[in-house]
Amino acid sequence: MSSKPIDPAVTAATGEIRYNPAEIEPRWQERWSAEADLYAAEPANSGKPKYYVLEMLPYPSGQLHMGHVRNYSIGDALARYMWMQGYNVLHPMGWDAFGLPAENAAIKNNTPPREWTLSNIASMKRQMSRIGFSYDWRNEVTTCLPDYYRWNQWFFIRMFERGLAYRKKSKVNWCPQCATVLANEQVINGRCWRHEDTIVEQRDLEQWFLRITNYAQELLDGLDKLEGWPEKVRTMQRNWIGRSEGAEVDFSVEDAASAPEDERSDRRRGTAVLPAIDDVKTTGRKITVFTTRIDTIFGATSIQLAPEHPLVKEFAASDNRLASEVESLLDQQKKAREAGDIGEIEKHGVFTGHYAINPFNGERLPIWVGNYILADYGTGAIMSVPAHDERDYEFARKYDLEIRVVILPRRTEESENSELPYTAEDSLLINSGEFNSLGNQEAQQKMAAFAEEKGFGKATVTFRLKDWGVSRQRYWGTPIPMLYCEKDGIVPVPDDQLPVLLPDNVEITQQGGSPLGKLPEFVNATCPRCGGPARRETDTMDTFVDSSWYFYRYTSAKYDKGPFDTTAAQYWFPIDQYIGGVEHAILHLIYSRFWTKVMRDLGLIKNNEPAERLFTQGMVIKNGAKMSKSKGNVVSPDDMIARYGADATRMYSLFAAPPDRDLDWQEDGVAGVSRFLGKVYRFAMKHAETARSVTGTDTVATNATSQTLLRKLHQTIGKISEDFAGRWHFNTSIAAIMELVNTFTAADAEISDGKVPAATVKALLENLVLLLAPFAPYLAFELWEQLGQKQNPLRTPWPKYNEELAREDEIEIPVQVNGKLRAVIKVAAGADEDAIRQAIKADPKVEAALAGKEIVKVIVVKGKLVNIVVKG
RNA sequence: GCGAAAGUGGCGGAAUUGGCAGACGCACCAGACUUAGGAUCUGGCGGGGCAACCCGUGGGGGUUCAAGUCCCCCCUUUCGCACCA
Repeated sequence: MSSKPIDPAVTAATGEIRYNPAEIEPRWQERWSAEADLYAAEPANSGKPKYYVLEMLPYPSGQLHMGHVRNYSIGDALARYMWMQGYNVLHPMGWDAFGLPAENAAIKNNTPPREWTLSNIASMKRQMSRIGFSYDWRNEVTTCLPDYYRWNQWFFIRMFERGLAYRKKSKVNWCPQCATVLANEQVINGRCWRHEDTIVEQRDLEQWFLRITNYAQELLDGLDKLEGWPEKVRTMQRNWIGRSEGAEVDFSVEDAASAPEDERSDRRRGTAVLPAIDDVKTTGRKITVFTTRIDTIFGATSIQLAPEHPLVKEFAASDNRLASEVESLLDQQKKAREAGDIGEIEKHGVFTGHYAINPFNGERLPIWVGNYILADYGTGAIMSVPAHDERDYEFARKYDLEIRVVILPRRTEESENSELPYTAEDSLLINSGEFNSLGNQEAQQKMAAFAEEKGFGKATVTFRLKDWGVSRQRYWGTPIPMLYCEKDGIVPVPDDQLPVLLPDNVEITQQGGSPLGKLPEFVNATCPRCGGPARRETDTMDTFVDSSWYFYRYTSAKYDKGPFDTTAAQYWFPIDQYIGGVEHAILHLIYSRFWTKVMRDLGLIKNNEPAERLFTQGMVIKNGAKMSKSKGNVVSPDDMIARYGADATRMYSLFAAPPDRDLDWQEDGVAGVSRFLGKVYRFAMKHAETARSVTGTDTVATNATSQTLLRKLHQTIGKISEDFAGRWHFNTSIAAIMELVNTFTAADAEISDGKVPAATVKALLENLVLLLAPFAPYLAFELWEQLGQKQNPLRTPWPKYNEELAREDEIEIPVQVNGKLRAVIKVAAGADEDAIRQAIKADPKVEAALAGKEIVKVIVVKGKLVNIVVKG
């Protein structure tokens, strides 16, 4: 930053000053690129307080879209502001570079995924530089490169060693479009998160899982302490984790042969609860049900099994009619799930012909199969209590099952209103043997304890959260570093053989399973234990693994002795401010929290949570819809920059709406911001010479004009500082700068006439430029230099708010009569009530409004308003 | 169905604690400079009267000297959850 000010914007012929971002911005971009350390974070021992501001890293599609521009403009403004506040700021950027689009592009264009991805990264990086984001590129992270993904593998092995990564065969979500498995978190209403129109199928496959459920309770508890996170995100995560407290109770299954003959009719219909018989024989099999309402167990009148419950298969094996009915129940359930309205499914069921024994009272309950019972929640089996559960009630009414009341409202006057099903928590037990007249809370505890004591049940907690399935039958991802040896079984690749490199010469198709499986030289390996032949795992990892810890790598991206330098990470963490879209509220943000806890338990870090504060910005929409190719309403950042400049584009993205709300893109608005920047530029350039003519600044108001200008300046400084510290309503920050500039230009003639001292002009201009620096960096750097400054404006302290200078000495007070505005009077700023009353009396408008009326009351709100209450 | 957020001019949006509704910007209108410039400057811009005044923040009611803001009921939109036992 040392070349002398040039002034190409003043045309020699006319003397007209013209704002030309197309000239200014590329010139500065070049200078910034040449200064590698311009935005570099300082080491831990710099003595400054640290501030880690992070924006969610993009997938390198090749094109930055407006959502990115908005996200990064928010983070960039914050980073710049914090620099000026004297913080040591870490503001990094990277690339979430593995993933399916690269494979699709490879098939379409016959380009290797690696090449396609790296060239996309290069062009997006160019775009980011063109917009002028203040990233510390020394710590760039690209997840598809071996120096990054080897640590995915390293983490995977650490998790395997601790039992946190395991392999099992299970029902998994399969997206036929992606031709791979999806995690539960990637299935939205039965559809793929990437392909809204594609229904996810269920397949039985051997898969690797990460035991996120080990941390379910901690992930839930931690949410209470994440006060810097939006309540909405915390609620979504709470729902996703879905903790519910209850009990498991074992019902033993009665031996079919032991039922007396005379029960045949009931048996066929399955509608009767039968009394205990002394010599009932049970088969030794049992059905474990999960219930949150063990207090209502005496009201159970049937057992309901999920169609996929193992016992159902057993029953159906010898009963063709049952088998076919179960088949159709399962089908209904699947269809409802795929349609995304499992909640609206019409309940159907079938009696199995078998009975189970209620361990609390020995009653024999018919065992049914219900299409509304889910195999993958709880135990896949419930006790049905029609009197006290809406779903069971509906089912029982339909199939004419017994409805038995076992709880009543605590207060008798409510009894009449307690229509069935009665589900209130605050109730008393009846018809429940020795537990009668207990309050239901107390009953839940006692009954669970009783079950445990007798060995047929226990209090338990169930989570909706399932383990994270991370295997993907795709090519472009981190190879899972595992070997299968006939002798030694599953063996991890030894650390000193990492990384397991992703081979380049792979033929990519969307069929036939993992592409890596077709490469014998990849698959065939040697077992590190026995030296015999071993088969290499050919699945790759879910790309959400990559993004679960990338922000730690930013603290030391070139480190090669571990995933990151723990000293650096411990200095920078937790992230002070994370910024991104709310669409990652569950997926990325829950995985990241999980990964952080695992890393803590590995002793790598000390923080329990990755980010102290989270901000979720709104979407960029146009004509009422999210920008998308299919809607044809995409606005390209490149176009905007070409037309109006990067400063105008990013500043508009902050000005058009508060950052947390959706933003409606209107190109005329960008033009408006560009005009405003032009106004700033012309004004500053016009008076730059005056500013350069003096060395020091002067902020003493020597006359009314200087006072007015300095006052407005300090009011603006106060307002913007508050916005950064608080609500982040940068739209009003920018509006305040516009007001400030309007005040300045209104005094243009007086400034030109020398009525404002040069040192004051200098102070006004310099402060204006500094206020603009977080929002319009190109213009700020340009003008800063034009004003004769040499140092980096970002290392210049943020303007200091001066309350004295900001204070108005005369204020306007609205005067209402009966709540209606009748006059506005001017009084001295500190005026007391008497002075205000005097001023009101003297005002002719007030007098007119009061004529002939009797004054009932006068309310004086000091410094704000006066209301005179009259009658007549 | 449950939960959350939102509803203010032609448009994007201001009004942080109840205190002048519409800051700032866009669009539009008029004028100035000039004249082919998508430039700049000045003024106007919620509705009705075109004056004094009246009406106006999704609708209806209430509290208050005073309500966009607080309370009750209702409507609409967006988002999240939804047989989770």
